[in-house]
Amino acid sequence: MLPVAQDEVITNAIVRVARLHRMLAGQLLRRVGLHPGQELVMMQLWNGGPQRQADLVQVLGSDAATMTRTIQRLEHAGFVRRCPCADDRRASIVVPTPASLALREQVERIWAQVEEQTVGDLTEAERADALRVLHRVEENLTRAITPAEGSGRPRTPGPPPGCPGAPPAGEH
Amino acid sequence: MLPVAQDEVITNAIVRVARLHRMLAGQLLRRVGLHPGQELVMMQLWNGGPQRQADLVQVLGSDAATMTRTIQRLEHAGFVRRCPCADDRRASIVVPTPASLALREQVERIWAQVEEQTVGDLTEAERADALRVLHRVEENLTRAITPAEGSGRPRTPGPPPGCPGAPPAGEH
DNA sequence: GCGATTTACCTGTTCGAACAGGTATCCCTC
DNA sequence: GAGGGATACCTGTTCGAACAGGTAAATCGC
Repeated sequence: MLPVAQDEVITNAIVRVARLHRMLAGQLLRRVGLHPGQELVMMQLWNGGPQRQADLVQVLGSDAATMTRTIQRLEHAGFVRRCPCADDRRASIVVPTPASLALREQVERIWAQVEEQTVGDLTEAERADALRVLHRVEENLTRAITPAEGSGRPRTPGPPPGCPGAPPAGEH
Repeated sequence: MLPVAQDEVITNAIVRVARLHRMLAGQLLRRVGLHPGQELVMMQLWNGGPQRQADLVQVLGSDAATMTRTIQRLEHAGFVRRCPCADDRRASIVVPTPASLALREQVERIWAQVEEQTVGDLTEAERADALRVLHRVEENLTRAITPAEGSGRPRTPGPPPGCPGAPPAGEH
């Protein structure tokens, strides 16, 4: 009869929801030939235009090594192109190809679908509640991962991923 | 001025929270020599006792191939032992080693710590809210992934992961 | 201008996630 | 008891995530 919900802890719920969510997105993305994670890169490119790999790493909170290979695969798949940066010969600019524009529409539809399935039958109030709670948890976790402001090398500095979802995606 | 929160969608929040959560757990688990995912197997073994790989696959909602290699690595690390099943010569029973008992304490402390950091400054009511919302989303996602009850081969049938967290872990 | 440091990218490696395919074993039916 | 199918496990593969290390280039200090 503790005031605590007897079933479980938030940690478990997060793990399960994350799994299901990733699974759902992965299923849908596979149909258009993308692996989970690649769509985030493409959406960043579509929204932000051509940019350096280092920028993508920072915005997406990813790893330089992971980004290198992800870009290589997207390049091989024909969705991006790389051209040397004029200002900085170390850098290469990643450019979404015209061929990727067909993908964009599909990916945006998939993300809308994932959101719809996730929200499901939640009322507007419940949905706002969910967002509020998730943000609180996100803040908590961000603080936990950056314990002493530089002692733990958080890898994902302040702005966690960037994520797609393109707000209401009013422009298309 | 729509009634919708203008910042974003639930999908994005879930992705970020999941990342941070996994990152936090991964950081802590690395200190005791475990990779994310291995702790779930160990906790299932500690709680449920020796069991077959197939049982672990079902309870954890994992993959038989992934489980094979995870068990191999845990065996190599000295945390589990495998002995042939007497009843079924196809099966092998996975047994947590006595050496793994020292790990158990550490892993349970880590999970408690993750939960504490995740909950953070949420009040009890907010925490209950979070759980309720996460369960709703989980239900939505489960329904989305199992669209026609057998057409999509959901891979994770009904009971998603099992997750550790050992309620209050009253016995130790 | 020269050397040290930082930055940008690449490669190698380990590990989980997921899929395909293979083998041994069990079980049910004929 | 001899198929046929299901089950349990293993292996090979691709991919993202993360870490370590390595090269080239830009930048800063002198």
